[in-house]
Amino acid sequence: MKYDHKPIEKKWQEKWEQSGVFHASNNSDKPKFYALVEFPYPSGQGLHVGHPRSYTALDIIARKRRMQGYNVLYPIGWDAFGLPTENFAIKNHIHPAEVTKKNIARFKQQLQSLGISFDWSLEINTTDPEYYKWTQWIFLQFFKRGLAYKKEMAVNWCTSCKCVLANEEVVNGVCERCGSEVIRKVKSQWMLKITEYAQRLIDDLDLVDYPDRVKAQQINWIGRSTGAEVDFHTTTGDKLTVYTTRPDTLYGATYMVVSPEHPLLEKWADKLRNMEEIRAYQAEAARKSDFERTEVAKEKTGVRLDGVSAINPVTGKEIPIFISDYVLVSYGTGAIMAVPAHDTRDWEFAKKFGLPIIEVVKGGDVQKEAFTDCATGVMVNSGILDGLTVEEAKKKIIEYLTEKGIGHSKVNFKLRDWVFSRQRYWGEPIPIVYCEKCGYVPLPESELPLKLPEVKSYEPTDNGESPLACMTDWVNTTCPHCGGKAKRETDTMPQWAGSSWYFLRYMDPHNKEAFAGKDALKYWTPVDWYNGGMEHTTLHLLYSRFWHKFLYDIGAVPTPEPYAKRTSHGMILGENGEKMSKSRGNVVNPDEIVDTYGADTMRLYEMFIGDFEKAAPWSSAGIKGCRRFLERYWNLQNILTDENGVRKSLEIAFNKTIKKVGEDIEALKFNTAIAALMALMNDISDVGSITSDELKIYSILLNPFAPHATEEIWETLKLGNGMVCQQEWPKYDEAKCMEDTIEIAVQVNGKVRARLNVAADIEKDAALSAAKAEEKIAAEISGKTIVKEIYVPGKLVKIVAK
RNA sequence: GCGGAUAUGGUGGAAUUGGCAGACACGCCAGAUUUAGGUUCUGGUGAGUAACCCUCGUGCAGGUUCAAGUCCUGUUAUCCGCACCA
Repeated sequence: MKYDHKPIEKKWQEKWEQSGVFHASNNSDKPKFYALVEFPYPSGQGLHVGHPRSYTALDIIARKRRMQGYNVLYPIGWDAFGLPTENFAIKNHIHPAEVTKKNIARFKQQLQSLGISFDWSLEINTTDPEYYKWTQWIFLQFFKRGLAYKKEMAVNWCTSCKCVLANEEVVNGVCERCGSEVIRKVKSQWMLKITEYAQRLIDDLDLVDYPDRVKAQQINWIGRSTGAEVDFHTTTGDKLTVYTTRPDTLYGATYMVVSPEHPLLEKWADKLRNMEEIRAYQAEAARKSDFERTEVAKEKTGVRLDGVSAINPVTGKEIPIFISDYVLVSYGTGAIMAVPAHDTRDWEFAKKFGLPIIEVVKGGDVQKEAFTDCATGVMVNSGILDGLTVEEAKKKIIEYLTEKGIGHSKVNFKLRDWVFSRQRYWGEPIPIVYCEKCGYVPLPESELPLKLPEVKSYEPTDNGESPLACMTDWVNTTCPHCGGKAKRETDTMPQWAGSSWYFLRYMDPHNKEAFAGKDALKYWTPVDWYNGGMEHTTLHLLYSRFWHKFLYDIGAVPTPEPYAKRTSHGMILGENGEKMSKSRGNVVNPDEIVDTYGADTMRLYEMFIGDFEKAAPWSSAGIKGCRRFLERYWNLQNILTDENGVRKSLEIAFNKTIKKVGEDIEALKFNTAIAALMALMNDISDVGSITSDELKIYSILLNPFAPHATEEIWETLKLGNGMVCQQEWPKYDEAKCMEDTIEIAVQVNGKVRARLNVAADIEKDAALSAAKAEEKIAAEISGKTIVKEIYVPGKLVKIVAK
């Protein structure tokens, strides 16, 4: 019989759905296992071949866990708010909800065709009011505890479209749509105080099992640094406070730099004789992003403040103040003391503007380049600090500054608070009203969800407000507090909001009283294994850890961390090795692959393509090898014998493979697990027949990778009761995983000169004498003195001779 | 620029703690079957070499070691993220 994937795959997908074999149980005696993949954004392009890589990987783990006796929760849903849907809606005058509905239907059909064992009864959708009711509820809890606040923040503003743009919509400083200039404009925005959790987000990484590179990236993103704040007096009498990680170099501070947005500049406007020049520079800086501004490679620019200068608090010298865009208003105090001798950026700036460079740490030639090494230098030209090491000097200067009341030690984080407002339609409305008398007032929880009203146009308004601002009926409301006139907040939440807590909703998605019931939360939290992309490490992963910690603090969830274990997959690139994208024309459509080769082949190939954690290019030639392998599996039914059990000739091969496949799956080494199954297939081919017991084991091992074909063979040949996915995962005998005799290499002076067949458990002495008995080896070492003899058990014997 | 990662045959990749480089596939070559082609099966396939039991070989340059793809130093290239893309 020919392997015809189409009817088989359809049949089993229906059977699984009807039987509910993959449904999680909320009351079970079995141990629980919660497997999670990042839920997709249902884009108009449909499923991408990249999506199934992660879904198949955790599907394999979920299926294996079920066979190992776990009660598995493996859910899926839709992260459906977002800019592309909104832009499509604007362009085509369709309600974004309609667009979303259509896209979800397509995605769902595509995902189901892959035979992934999701529990579809738990499907969620972030744009469903029953879902975003709880996103809004969580926001209100933030607000009530002072962690949501309003702040003036710069946004990208297209001068022609007159609307706020996402960073992605700004390409090379101009608007993606109209090509006009984009500037940074200040708007009042809702913020979430993630910085309050900065330290805990670092510390609690000790509680979780994440790859080191993920932890390192989060730690660096949070960017904790220890330094000092120091007050400089200025000639206006105002105090100018700086943050520095190198307070030890204070004696070398020969000028100061403030960011172009620094508030003191406005205060000093009438004292500054070159205000026009300063204004021009500010306007210039407003055009650039922080990213462009901090680029070191570019030429430093700046303007000296004419009319105001500062006094170095330890040397008493008057020093100039500049504005320059390499100083960011968002980090530290928005002002720095510049020590050109020991900071590269300051050094470049000083060279350009001819400022004095004073060496305060000995060890380099500061006229040639900045000397930034903290480990070896000794303080010089530094009054009370002379002769100390950098570390000692840091301590002493902070003590001195604290005593004098002009400075203190300070921990700073690069992490900034989360800008939580979007001037867009397609997002969760922020459930706050503004009352002239009472200020910002939260909506009562009983009024949630605050639904998105129907609007005529989804385009942001001319003044940069969300389209909701035009809905005067909706905007004008009464204050829940005093009953007076009030206006609703018209900004919406960012897409990150809904995805910050979605894994909690899966536990109890139909609950009307809470985001999830206490029992369900207690049973399922935390997620046991969460797989996603590296690109989500610093935003989504950090945001959701932050939300979870907050929910933990208010007693709403039982654990301090949401995810016990995190792993990440590499991207699937186009056949040309570049990122798959429509514009590059290298997109592979999963529907075509499933149609031509079948879901099992697709799954197998995506797992075999390479190291799961690394990027790998798609190969339309490579996929054929996987199809061929499945056909060989299918044809095993033609060589079935009447013999029983696992035969002696295949016993070791089977035991080894059971061990390897099990271990490799756990280690995400799917490619080598499949290689092991292929090697076992070759062994079976060599034997020329297979017993039903052998085929049983083989089918169970292969089932997580190729669920449809294995179920069909199982049923056709009546290999056992129930479905393959309900069988017990096979066990192996450690003693039967190794051959009795093995081949080891014999090296003389690093070169392999012979190979020996020896007993697997041979001792060093026996191995060495066996080696020396070899003619070739004897010839190699004759007349030489043996310097060293090494035996690596099971691998090699080595003789070093002179 | 900052942070994180990667580099192995013609291709994708494999290689516990440093211990036989190239598992398993793809492709290619030869043969067999069938033959219209494809499929299937068998054998071969890192490079050099007439050939080997020889020599070279894991981005590049050094180093440590009996032994380095693996460890150390430097360097180059590529990829991911950089806060309103998801």
